[in-house]
Amino acid sequence: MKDKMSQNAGESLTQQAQRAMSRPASNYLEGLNSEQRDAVETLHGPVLVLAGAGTGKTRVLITRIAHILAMGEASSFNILAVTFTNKAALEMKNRVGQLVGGAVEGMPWLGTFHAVCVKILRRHAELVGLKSGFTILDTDDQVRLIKQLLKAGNIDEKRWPARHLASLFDRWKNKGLVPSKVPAGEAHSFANGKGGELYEAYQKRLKELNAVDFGDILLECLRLFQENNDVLKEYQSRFRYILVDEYQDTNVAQYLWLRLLAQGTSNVCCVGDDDQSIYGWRGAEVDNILRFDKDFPGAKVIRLEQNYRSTGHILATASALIDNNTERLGKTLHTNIGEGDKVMLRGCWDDEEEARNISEQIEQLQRDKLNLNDIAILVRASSQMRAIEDRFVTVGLPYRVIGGPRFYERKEIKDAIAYFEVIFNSANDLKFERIINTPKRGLGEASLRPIYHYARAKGIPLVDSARALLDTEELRPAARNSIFKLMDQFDHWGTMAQMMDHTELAQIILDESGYTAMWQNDKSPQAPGRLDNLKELIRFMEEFDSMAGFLEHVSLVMDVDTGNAGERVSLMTLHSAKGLEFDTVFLPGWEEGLFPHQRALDESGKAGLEEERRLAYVGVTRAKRRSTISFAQNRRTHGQWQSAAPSRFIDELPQDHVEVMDSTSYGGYTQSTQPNRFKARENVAKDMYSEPRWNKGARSGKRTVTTIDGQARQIKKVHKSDFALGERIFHQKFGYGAITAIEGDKLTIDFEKAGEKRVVESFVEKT
DNA sequence: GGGCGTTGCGTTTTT
DNA sequence: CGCAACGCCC
Repeated sequence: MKDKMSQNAGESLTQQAQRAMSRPASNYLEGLNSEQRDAVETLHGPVLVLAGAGTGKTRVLITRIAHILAMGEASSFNILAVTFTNKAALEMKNRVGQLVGGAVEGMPWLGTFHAVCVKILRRHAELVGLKSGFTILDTDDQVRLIKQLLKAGNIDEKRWPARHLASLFDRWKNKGLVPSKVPAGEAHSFANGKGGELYEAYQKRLKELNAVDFGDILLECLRLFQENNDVLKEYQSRFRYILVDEYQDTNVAQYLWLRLLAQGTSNVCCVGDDDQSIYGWRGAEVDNILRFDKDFPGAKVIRLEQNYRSTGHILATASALIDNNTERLGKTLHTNIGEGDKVMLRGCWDDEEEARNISEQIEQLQRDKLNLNDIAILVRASSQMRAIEDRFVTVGLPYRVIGGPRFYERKEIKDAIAYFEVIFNSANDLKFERIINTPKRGLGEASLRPIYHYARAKGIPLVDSARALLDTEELRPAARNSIFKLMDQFDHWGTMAQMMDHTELAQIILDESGYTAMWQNDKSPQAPGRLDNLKELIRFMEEFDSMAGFLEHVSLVMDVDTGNAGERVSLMTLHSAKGLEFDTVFLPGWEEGLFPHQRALDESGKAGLEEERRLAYVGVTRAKRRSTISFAQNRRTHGQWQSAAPSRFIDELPQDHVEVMDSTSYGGYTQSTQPNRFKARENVAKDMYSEPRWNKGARSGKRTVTTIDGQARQIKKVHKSDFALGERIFHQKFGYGAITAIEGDKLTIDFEKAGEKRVVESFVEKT
């Protein structure tokens, strides 16, 4: 995305900083506490800023940059500042810009690890066996390539799935291991000892395709530095100040990369929180942050412990929880916001009741005029979302799911981009394979075989091979005709590309290729959404000057900011909540097996448990003022009803800071229609909590008829419906259906796919 | 080559 | 139980 910030042309960031400094009102150090100030002002030597949740970590980072510039210590292009996500990088750019006066282009080396490494690699591509215009493969491309290798090696794809090998490669790359360095034992663990060979073959194939996968971006950049001392020296002297965000998330390759660069300057500042390390399962090494002072001798460790986010009880609860971890550096957070409300704890009969309780509590907050945007529900696993979503749909509570499949990961977006990519870079075989038969052109495996064969024999891209075979009888007449038409279209679009705007061209390609029509003819409930996404893609492309610029952006930035308007409750996993904050946070599903997740315990033992506990810590510390933890005794998983004990984390909660709630009433709000059958176990949580080991006290209440649904609390006022009985409608979640009953603004709909559901009118669209 | 039925699997996710 | 991926059959 282009930065559309206003800029003062011709003025360097440093000059702007100095100008900003000279204005007395804009003293950027104002308002920092003494530790933050220390972290900003200790410019020389290695610094580890242990920044607890909500202690102003990002502020320190950006102020430090401003300070370096203002002191005239270095120019903006001498500062390397790396983050993990594009979101974090963008936020830093914007905030540095604001603080210093607006120039974002002035920080050329502020970006994600990957963005920075790509930039470096493009300059020195030949040194690692690539050409500067190399393409970046996404996971699909990667798997497609590996499948080909497995087939070529006659390896049973059933027993040795390509995805598994892909993750193995990834793990090696995360550790900074090139094929020759992979320990023999590990290399042999796949396909009876073929793992190592396959890795080598895969890397070789990538070079032939002039491509890198995500792991390579770091690995090859690391190799570039290791094998070319002059290049390394150049960057060592360039980067006089190094800043790293979320250091607890770095993997081995990133650590090695940083350490090499840091040998040029000792001015390394890493910011992170060992208590928030929750990505161990994808290669992050908590150990990197735990042994920082050994890796960087003479390191100064600064603890930020003043929390500006949460009230006392919330912070005390989080602290007590995380205190059960042994592998941590240790911090004591404090707040001066006040004690606030206690953390609430509620035991529920099952996940439906849990969802119902959450929705009722939210409705009460709504009556108290709390904005829905300030409320979040954080779950351990997305399977928990179903019950909650169902409930919200029933009562008409607007919500948004954060995370899930990201924009660029959607099939239709990947397909569209593959078309553009093939037009602009015809040598991109993997993208060509993706769209050759999408939409269906009668070009299946059999038809394509000669094309592959010829391409491999001649060492040419698939497109060229296809074109060449048009002059022969190799292909079946139908296939030949089909390919002829497609190649003709490719030529046509290639010509158009010279003459028109890239967005216009994109539209034409999607229409003429039949791709748009494919989804228009698709009757699945997702199809209209996919067409919308394609429109959104075209709209988004307008922000770029050219197709080439757009494609480069897309390969690295896997997400796009979907401006979600309207007041909505946020629903997301604990993982995607890291870094966010909300006034009120619900934490459902604290049950043994789910949270901590059984699999984390089985696969990683104590380390796994501690990571789960950090996840709990992250969850609790998202709340500014109110937090409700809950657990259900029964939950439907894989279609089976299963009962579970409350999480051990609940035992670890500090009693003085937690208040046990009744399950079915909240804040004096008790529905008069509440059936009495619930009274019997209303105090489940309360009783258990007072028992010695209260998680042992899970009593086997008998299963009652479950639902008291929204019907009891229907809005009685007369409501004129815009819909008619029998009318066909579309619903975002359930797809198409026909209206079978209307009561006020509640509709009962017989969905084609999802069966009969009661939904609220505002969620339904006319077709 | 495409459609349909069967089988297997089921935590978290960024670049 | 629900979905996705694969394989078989038309």
